Amino acid sequence: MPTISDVADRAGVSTATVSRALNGKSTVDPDLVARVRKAAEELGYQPNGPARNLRRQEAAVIALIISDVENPFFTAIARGVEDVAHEVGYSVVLCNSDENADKENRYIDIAIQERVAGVILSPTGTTTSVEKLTKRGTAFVAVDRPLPGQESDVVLVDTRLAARQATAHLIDQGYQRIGCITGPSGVRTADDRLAGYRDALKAARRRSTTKLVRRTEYKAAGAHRAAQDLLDQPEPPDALLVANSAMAVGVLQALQEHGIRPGKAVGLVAFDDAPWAALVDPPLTVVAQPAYEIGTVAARLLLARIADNTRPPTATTLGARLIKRGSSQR
Amino acid sequence: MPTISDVADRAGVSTATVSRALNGKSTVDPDLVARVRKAAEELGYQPNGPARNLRRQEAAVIALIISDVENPFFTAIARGVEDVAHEVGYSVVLCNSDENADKENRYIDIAIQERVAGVILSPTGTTTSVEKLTKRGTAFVAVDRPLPGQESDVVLVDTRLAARQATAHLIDQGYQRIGCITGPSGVRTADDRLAGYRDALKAARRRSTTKLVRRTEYKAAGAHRAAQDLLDQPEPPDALLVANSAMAVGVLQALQEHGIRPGKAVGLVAFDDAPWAALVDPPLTVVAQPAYEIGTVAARLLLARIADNTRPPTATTLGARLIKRGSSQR
DNA sequence: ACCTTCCGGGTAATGGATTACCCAGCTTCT
DNA sequence: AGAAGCTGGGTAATCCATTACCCGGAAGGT
Repeated sequence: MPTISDVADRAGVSTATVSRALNGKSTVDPDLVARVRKAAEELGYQPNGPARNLRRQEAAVIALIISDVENPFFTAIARGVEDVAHEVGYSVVLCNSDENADKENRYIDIAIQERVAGVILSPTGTTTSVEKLTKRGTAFVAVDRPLPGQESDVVLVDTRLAARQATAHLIDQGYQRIGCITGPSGVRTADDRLAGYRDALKAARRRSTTKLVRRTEYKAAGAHRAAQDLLDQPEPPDALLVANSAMAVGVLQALQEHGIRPGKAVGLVAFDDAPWAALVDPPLTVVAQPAYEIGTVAARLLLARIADNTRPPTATTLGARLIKRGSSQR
Repeated sequence: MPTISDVADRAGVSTATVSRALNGKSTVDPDLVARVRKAAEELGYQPNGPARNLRRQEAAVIALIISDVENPFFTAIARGVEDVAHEVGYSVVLCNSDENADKENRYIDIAIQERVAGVILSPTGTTTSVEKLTKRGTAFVAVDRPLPGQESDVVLVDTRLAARQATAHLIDQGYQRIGCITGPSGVRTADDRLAGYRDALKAARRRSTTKLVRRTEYKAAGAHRAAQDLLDQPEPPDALLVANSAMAVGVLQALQEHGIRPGKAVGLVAFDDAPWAALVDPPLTVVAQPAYEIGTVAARLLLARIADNTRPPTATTLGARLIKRGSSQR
């Protein structure tokens, strides 16, 4: 594996000149630049990243720690981050914390060890892990969920309001016993969606009862069990607010198994406008979150913070959009 | 940011001992290990990754370059790779090449520069980019698609056979004018699925015509246009083989817009058992590929090659499974 | 013509962890 | 008791790119 000195020898210059020529930081005679380029090319020289990062004390890399690679919401965020990062020459590495605080912690340790320029993460809940980042002065931005008690840059969706509007829509449509299947307690989006659901019931002077609420992990399997459970009750719900698209899959399955067609019998609104949402029968009413935009905004915030870590933390809240389709029409 | 010497000072030992104590490579007095651990803990010491990797000439990291983060097939592979890698203490960084040879190239350069231990990739087609890996002696494994003319470890699905079986199933069901919407020419899986489709037609002594075949990028939008186009022909197809789940979305949309319910009028089989496939109406017949397993197998192959780069290349071909549902029943 | 300034480019220090090499001290064997 | 062997741990070399510092020569000023 050729090193910078090999290039220097071949070009007949010093290593300093090679470095300067290749990085273009300082002015170097165009002839020399050409010679260096040629030598590097011929040797197939690739700079040694660790050596460079060691010296520079920072790598042009952003770590993106998301809680579920299989969730289209998070992969859309990833696209947004990537697009912005690439524009300015940063690379993005994607880490999957799997909604697991240990894994998240592990990836944060790795990010610190590798001296990445910054971290974007959807925190699993515990605030402890990011304290390390704060202590080291590593720039970071939280997405989708805030960090309890932490002053940090954060990009959120007004998910409580969105849940409220979605529930209000179900009320408008005449559904009476509206239930809610949301994520685990402690996960902020799950709590907020539940809170928004309750806000709407309260505003409509409806009693809310825990009998119609289920909490489970943000996955199809959990939601499937929860929906089964709700539907098997003596007084089953006639509508459901479902907190993400993976859960919607589980709920739709359960309805299918009960021979219930969404819409008339059981109204349905789910979070996240999955690509297939309009294809099921009837088409699924959804709360579309601006995932890609979350990614771009977060990346820009992070870059700003990398440039200046003293700037005051910014909280950006983006709106969600209710897309009314057949599954919530009586 | 504390360094190893800070830890050494605090524990009253040399840096060599700290390194040995923390990495457990050589025997160190248990008392000293405890003292070192304590000192490291108190200082919040995190080893400097670049320095370590520089010295070790390799990072315990696997780069996984996939062609589409938003495709569940690839994210499932990612899970498989991750699970195996984590067991043995490797980290996985996910890179999204977006079916774009330039991006793939760029990520390969980065992987080389960062001296990752190995690379798993779904090649976009051009063989040139991986030559660099071969030249450097960086271990790598191709997944989903082979590398033309390259002897390398590779994990594939027998997608040609699967396409043939899927098409044969459509023939069995009595469909007459079976069409095919597949990926771009040059992408091996796309070519293979088309070849399998033709194999089946030939075996059934049907004439195959290019009028019923469309090629487009592996995305919903392209497939949507392709399906529109096919359906608007004077003699439209009465069945379609669709080469992945994103494309299936586009095709289902087009059918919806034409007011055609899949199944009776137009039989449908798509590759990839997406979570929603059973939820559309009628449920979608699919070719389920063992994506997670591809990931685990690829990771194990890569680890074996990292350990011994002289071992002969292995090609693993996994089978796919046709799941018959309503969309292919007359 | 001489002095100052500027600029391109070389020399060598630097970043931090790992590890080859060496040494001190203890065990064990003759 | 002396030699040989072993073991735990310290010293310093090493990995490689970047960059502070310095120097020689050219340009410009008086």
